[in-house]
Amino acid sequence: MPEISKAYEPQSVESKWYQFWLDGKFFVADAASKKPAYSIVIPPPNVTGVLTLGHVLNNTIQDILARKARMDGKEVLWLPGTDHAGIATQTVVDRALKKEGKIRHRDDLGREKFLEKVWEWKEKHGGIIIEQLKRLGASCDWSRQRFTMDEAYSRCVQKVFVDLYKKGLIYRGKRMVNWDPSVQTSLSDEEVIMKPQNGALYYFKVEVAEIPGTFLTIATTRPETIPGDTAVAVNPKDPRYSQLIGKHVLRPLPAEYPREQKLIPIIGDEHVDFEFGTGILKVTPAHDKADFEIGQRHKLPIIEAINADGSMSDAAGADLKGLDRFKARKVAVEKLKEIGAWEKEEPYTNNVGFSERADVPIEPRLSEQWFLKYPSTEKSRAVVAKGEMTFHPDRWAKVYDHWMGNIQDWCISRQLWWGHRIPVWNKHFTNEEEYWGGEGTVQDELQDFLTLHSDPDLPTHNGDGMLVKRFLWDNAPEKGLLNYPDKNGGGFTVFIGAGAEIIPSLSGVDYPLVEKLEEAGFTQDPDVLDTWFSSWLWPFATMGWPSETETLKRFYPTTDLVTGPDIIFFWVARMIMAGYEFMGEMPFRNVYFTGIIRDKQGRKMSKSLGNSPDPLDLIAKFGADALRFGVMRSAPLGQDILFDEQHVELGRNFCNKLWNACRFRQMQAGSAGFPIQGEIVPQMLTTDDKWILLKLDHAIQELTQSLAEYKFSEAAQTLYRFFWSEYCDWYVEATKAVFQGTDDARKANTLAVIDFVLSHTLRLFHPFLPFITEELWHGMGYAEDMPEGQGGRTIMFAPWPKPFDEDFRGHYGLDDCYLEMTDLKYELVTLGRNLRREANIASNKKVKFILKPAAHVTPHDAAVLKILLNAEALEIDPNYSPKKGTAAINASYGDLYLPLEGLVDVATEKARLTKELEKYNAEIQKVEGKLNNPAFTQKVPPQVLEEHKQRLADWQAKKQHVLAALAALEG
RNA sequence: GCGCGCUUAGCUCAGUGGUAGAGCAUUACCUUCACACGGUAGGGGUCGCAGGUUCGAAACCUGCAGCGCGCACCA
Repeated sequence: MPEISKAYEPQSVESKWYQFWLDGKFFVADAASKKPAYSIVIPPPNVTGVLTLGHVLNNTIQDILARKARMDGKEVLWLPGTDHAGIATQTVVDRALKKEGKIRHRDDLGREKFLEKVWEWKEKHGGIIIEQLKRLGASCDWSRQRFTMDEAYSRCVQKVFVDLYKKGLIYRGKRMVNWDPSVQTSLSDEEVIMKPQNGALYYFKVEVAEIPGTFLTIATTRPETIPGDTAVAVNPKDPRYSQLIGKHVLRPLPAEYPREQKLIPIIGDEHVDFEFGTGILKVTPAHDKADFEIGQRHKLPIIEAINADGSMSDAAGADLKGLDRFKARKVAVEKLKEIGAWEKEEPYTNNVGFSERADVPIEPRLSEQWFLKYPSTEKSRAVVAKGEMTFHPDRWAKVYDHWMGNIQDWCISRQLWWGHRIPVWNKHFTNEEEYWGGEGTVQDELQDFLTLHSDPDLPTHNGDGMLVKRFLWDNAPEKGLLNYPDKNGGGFTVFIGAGAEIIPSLSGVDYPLVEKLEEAGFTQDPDVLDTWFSSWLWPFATMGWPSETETLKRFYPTTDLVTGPDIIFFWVARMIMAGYEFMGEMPFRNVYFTGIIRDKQGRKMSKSLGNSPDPLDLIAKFGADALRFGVMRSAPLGQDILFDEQHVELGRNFCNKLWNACRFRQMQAGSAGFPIQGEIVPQMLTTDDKWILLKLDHAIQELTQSLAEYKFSEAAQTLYRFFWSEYCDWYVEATKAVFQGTDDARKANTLAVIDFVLSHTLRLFHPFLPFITEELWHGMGYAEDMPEGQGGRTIMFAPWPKPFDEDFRGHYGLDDCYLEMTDLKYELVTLGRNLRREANIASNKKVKFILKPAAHVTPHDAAVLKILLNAEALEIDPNYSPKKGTAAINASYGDLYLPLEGLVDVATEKARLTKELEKYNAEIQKVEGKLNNPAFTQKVPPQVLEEHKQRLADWQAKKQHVLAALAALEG
C-alpha cells in the first residue's frame, strides 16, 4: 500500500482480485484432496434471469459459508449452474419474438425452429446472471458449472423417468388438472396460488321437469358454465329437496336447445352443504374438481363448455360460443335475464386459483397427463422430523412435515416446447401383423432389439418385457391407463420408454433406437416435463450421477443448502425425496431458509412497482462488499428483509472505516521511521493493548458461534461492534498516546499489537467482505508472514482465527481483570466528556482536568486519559480539594474535576447534578423497596440478594458523590 | 376452517425469570494531523390488551385483539 487514498475505492480493487482468484483456481474443488469436504449447490437461477436482491441475499450467504469453510481448512465445492425454467423462458422468448414481429404465434415457427430460437436466446443471455454473480464475489467452482438441459443432465432426467416408471410410480391418466389457459399447459398444485376475488353469487331458477310450475333456485359464481352442467345435486338429508332426487330439471342454457336436451337429473350427494346458497348445487364435471368427483360417483356425462384457451366451446351454445370465459359470464347473466330464469346477484368473495407464474385464473380441466406418485416419502419425512437434517429456522420443519403428510401425486407433464421432452414414443397400430412387421423390416428389427434389452422383471401386458409396453385398449383401464394415447379406432398402441441406459452412447449397445423408432413411424410424446422434475435431481445430477464420479463420492451429500422458503415444496422437499430414492442418502444436511426481500414499506419487490433496485447499480455505487455487508447486517434469521439503500450505504461506510483504520496504521509505521518487526513483547503491553486483545478474543468466539448457528446478521453486528465501537473508537484513539510520544520501542510494540489485531480482523471479515480484505491483506503485508497455502497467496486460505488458549493468555498476561480495569478507565472518559458537554464547552476547546485517582495511575494511562478527554492538561492529584465553581464526576476509577471558572455559569451544572441526584434517589428507592420486602429477602436466591445489596451500595455511593459535587460547586 | 409465526424507542430488530438494549433516524457541539463515508455527548420505550403463576414477568400460562404466512376450501 504505497499510496493510500483517503477513501476506499472498490471498483478497480474488485475486478483485480476476482481475476486473481480465478487465475489461481482458488475456487476449484479438488476431489482428490485430503481435507475434509464441504459442499453446497447453488439454487440454480433461471438461465435467462438477471440478478435480483433476492439472489444477492441468497448467494452472499452461500459465499460466506463457502469462504468460512475454506478458512476452516475444508475442501470446498460450491457448485454453480442455471435452470432452464420451462414456462418462464419459453414465455420470455415467445414474447420477444412477437415483439420483433417475427411471429404471431409460436406455431408459425414450429417446434424445432422455435426451440432453436430459445437456444439462441439462452446462448446470448444465459451468461448474464453468472457474470453478475461474479461481480458479487461468489466463489463458485465455475469449472463445474451446470445447466439443467446439458446433455448429461438430460440423460439423468430420462433415466429417472424410466426408473420411476419401472417402479410403477409414474403413470398416465385422465384427471382434473390445473390448466393455465394463457400458456395452455397443465400445472402442478404448487404452481397454483389461491387469491380472494371480489365477485358475485348469481341466483337463477330452473323448472322441475316432472312438476311444471315448480322452480328451484340455484346459486353459482360461474353462470357461464351452465351449459356444462349435467346434473343438479342436493344433500339427500336435506328435507327441503330429498323428495326431488331422481326427477329432472330443465337446464336454462344453451337457451336454443330443445327441451329433451335440457333435461338433467337431480341427484343426491353428501358433498352438498345445505347451508350454502340455496342448498342446491349445479354440477359441472368438466370444469370443477369437486363436481368432477360427483360426476364420477353418479356416472354423469361430461360436457366441455370451455376450450383450452379459455374461450367458450361450441357446446356452450350459440350465445356464448367463442367468447372469453369472463366475457361469457356477463353474457350468460344477460341471457338468463332475457329468458326469465334470473333471480338476483349478491356480492361475494371467493378464492380463485391463479397461475403463480402467468398470474391468470387457472381453469380446472380434464386432460391426460403424466403423474408421479412421490417416492421415498417416509424416509424424507422422518429425516427432518427427527432432526437428522436440520432446518433453519426450524419452524419450516413443521410446514414441511405438514405438506409431506398430505402429499398428492405430482402432475409432471407440461404442454410446452422448452424442456425435457418425455422419453416415450408411441405408434398406433390397427392390427397385429402391422405391429410385428415382415421379415427384415424396421419393425421386425425393433422387436428383436427391444425384446433383447427389455427388463424381464417388469410387469408385462403381453410378455414384451419392460421397455416395450403394449397397451391394448381392453387392458388399459385395468392398469389405470385410460385409453392412452388415443381412442380412435381399433387396434392398439405401442409405448416405449427410452431410458438413458439404452441410449447407445451410454449403454455401449450400438443401436440407434430413437432413429429406428422414428423410422418405423413412432412419434415421441409431445409434452415436456415440469422444470422441477429436472431441478429435483440437482444435488447429484450436477456431480455426474449416474456415474460414480470422484466428485460425487467426495462431495455428496452436500453440507448446506441455502434457499428461499417459497420453494420449500417445489424444490427442497422434492430434492430430499430424489436424494433418498436415487442416492440412498439425504442430499444435504442443513437447510437455511432466507427471508424474502421486501422494500422499505414491506411490499414485495416487483418490476411493476418499480421498487426493485438493480444490485449492479448498487455495486457500482457502493461496492460489492458494501452491498453484501449491508444486506447481511439487516437479514435476521427467519425474517423478511426490508431493503433500504441506507443499509448499503452503511456497508460502504464500514468498508471505508476499515480502510482508514489500516491507513492509520500505515501512517504511524511510516512516521515511526524504523523497520517494523511483528513480535509482541509481553512485558511492554499496556492495559489498552490487553483490553483490545481480550475484546478480539471475545469477537472471535461470538462470531464463530453465530456462524455455526447460521445467524449471519448477528455475526455482522458483532463484527461491526468490535471493529467500530471497540477497536476504532477506543483502542485506536488510545494508541495515539503512544504514537504522539517519543518512545520508539513502545511505538513498535503498539504496531505489533495493531498488526496482530488487524491481521485477525481481516480474516474474520473476509467471508463477508472478500474484496477489501484481500486488498488489505496484501497491502498491509500480512500475506508475506503466512505459509503459501495458508494465507501466503490469498486471504481465502488463511486460517480462521481461533479463540486464545491458556498458553497464549498466560504468555501475554491476558487476564480478564484488564477488561474491567480498562472499562472503568473508559467509563471515566465518557463521564468526563459528558461533563464538558453539559458545561457547554465546545468539542474543540481544550480544558484542564484534575483527576483524584482511586488507585495508582501509570504515566501511560494518564496520557491516554488526557488524549481521550481532549484535555489541555490532566493533573493527577490524590489530595485535590475542589474550589467553588468546580464541576465534578465521581467514578470507580477516581474523581474527575473540571474547574469551571470563566467557562460556564454554575447554575447549568447545578441543574444537571440535581437531575442526576433525582435519578439516583429513584433507583435507591426501587432497590430499597425490594430489600425491605421480607417475601423478597426470604425467598430469593442468595446470589440475587447479594446483587441487589451491591446495587444499592453502588447507587448510594453515586448519590454521595453527586452530593459532594454539588457541595464542590457551591464551594 | 386448521396450523405456524409476529406485536419491545420514530424505523428495523436483539433480549429464555432479577437495573429495558443495538443499529439507523433524530438533537446539540466539533472540519482535532485514519476516516465528515467522520468524532463526541444526549433525548426518546406504562415491552399489543386483560387476567394468572411468582418475592419478582418484556420473558412462563390462559384469554382477547391486530398483522403476516402456510395448508384446506362451499358451488
